Amino acid sequence: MRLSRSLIPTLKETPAEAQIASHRLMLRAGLVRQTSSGIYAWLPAGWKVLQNISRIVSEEQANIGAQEMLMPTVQSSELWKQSGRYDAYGPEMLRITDRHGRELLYGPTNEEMLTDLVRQSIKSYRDLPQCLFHIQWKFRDEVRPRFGVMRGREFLMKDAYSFDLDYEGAVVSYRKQMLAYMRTFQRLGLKAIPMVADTGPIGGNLSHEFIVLAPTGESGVFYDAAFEDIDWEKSNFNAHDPADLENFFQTATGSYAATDEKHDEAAWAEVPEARRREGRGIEVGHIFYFGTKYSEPMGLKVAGQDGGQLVPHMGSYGVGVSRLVGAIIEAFHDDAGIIWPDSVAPFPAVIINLKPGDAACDAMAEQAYAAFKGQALLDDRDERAGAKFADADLMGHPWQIVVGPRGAKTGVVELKRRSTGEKVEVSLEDALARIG
RNA sequence: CGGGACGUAGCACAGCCUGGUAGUGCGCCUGCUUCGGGAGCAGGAGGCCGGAGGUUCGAAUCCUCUCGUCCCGACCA
Repeated sequence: MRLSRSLIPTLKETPAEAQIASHRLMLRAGLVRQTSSGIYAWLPAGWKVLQNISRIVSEEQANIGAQEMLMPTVQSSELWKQSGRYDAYGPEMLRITDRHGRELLYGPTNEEMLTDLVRQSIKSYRDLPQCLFHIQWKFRDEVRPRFGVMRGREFLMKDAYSFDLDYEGAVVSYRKQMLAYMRTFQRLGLKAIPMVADTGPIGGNLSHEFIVLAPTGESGVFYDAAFEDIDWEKSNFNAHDPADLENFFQTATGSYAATDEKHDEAAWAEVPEARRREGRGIEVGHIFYFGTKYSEPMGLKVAGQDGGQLVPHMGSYGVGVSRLVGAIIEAFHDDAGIIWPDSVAPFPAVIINLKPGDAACDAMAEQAYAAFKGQALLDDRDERAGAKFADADLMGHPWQIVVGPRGAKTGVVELKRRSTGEKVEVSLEDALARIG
């Protein structure tokens, strides 16, 4: 994209409503604009980030065999009455009435809908297990939206649902999702720790929250430093090998980790003092096993091997995709602005033409821009150098390729790595090669 | 849902107490100078002061209602 032709409205000053770093920076970097309390429009650069995150989430879901689909945002109240949640969900559910007086709702989640879709088509144990997911906008009428996109009312969520024959199968599905989550957060550049969460009436230990460490996080966290030593990139767990999956689960949940609500002083005292870590964190994912909570009341049954009827065991698995944008910025920013991890950056690089109109600069900048096949951002604005540098740092592009009149003559650009601040003068070819 | 604030130009704010017809900085437009870390000078555009009633000769300012937004707390991806 050419910045001169783009709607990426950066701000020098911080809008008054933004209290935390990510909210401030998302507004200042021109990623989003608020349209109502807790509801945001995603401007071009912000939308690219959201898509990049979605793609990674989606790929890791596919890696464990989950199938992507898309369910509607608007749902009928009928199914929710079957599950008993139409009343139970309360005022957080946005209820709508259509012109015929039918009760509709803007979906806060999709257990009922998918259970219905599955019961229509799945009749035999041979068809299980199944795991399906979609990435779709949700609406929860939060009492108090805040922190920008981190606690919005409308938000983008990946929600997956597993259907297994029995508890043992459901546990396997659960662990696969956990593995997919660890890989997903890893690829996003985040250090996310699974922490035991409340399971509600179902009991057991099959609910985990995934907490990203960030100093501005909402919950306090306590964890054993042993977790930090796990090299997820090298540990190549195979989701489809039972022993591997078991090994993974023990690795991921084997050491102490809890949010302040579930913190257990007795267990904490057993962690060697040198390994105790305290901090703050943001919940970016939550996974549940809930047995037959929906399959039972909604009448999802399959024929078993012996001809009898079985009620499938289910689980659901959520990732707050739009919240992740905020969480990533909370984890990666400095005084000058955002520092995007390469995997989610809206543009892999910005090419800063310091002197638009100068033949040599224009030629070199265009050459660099062409090398990215339109994926990079070209700052071709007629602005002063300082403004361009400041905006580039603010927007957080992983790489800055600076084309100036000095270097344009000798075929040299300045290549800056946003994360380290390191600058080198190299040929354009070298710069492109380093960016890869 | 309890508690507390605030709505004045694209952004940040002053003016309100003590009514007299709207201002500052940044941003935006034009010109000249400048030009590798948010330039200087000169000129200019942009606001029915959130909305509706009321009081008054006169309301951004006082009163009532209303809509919107934010903050603290309890709840959630």
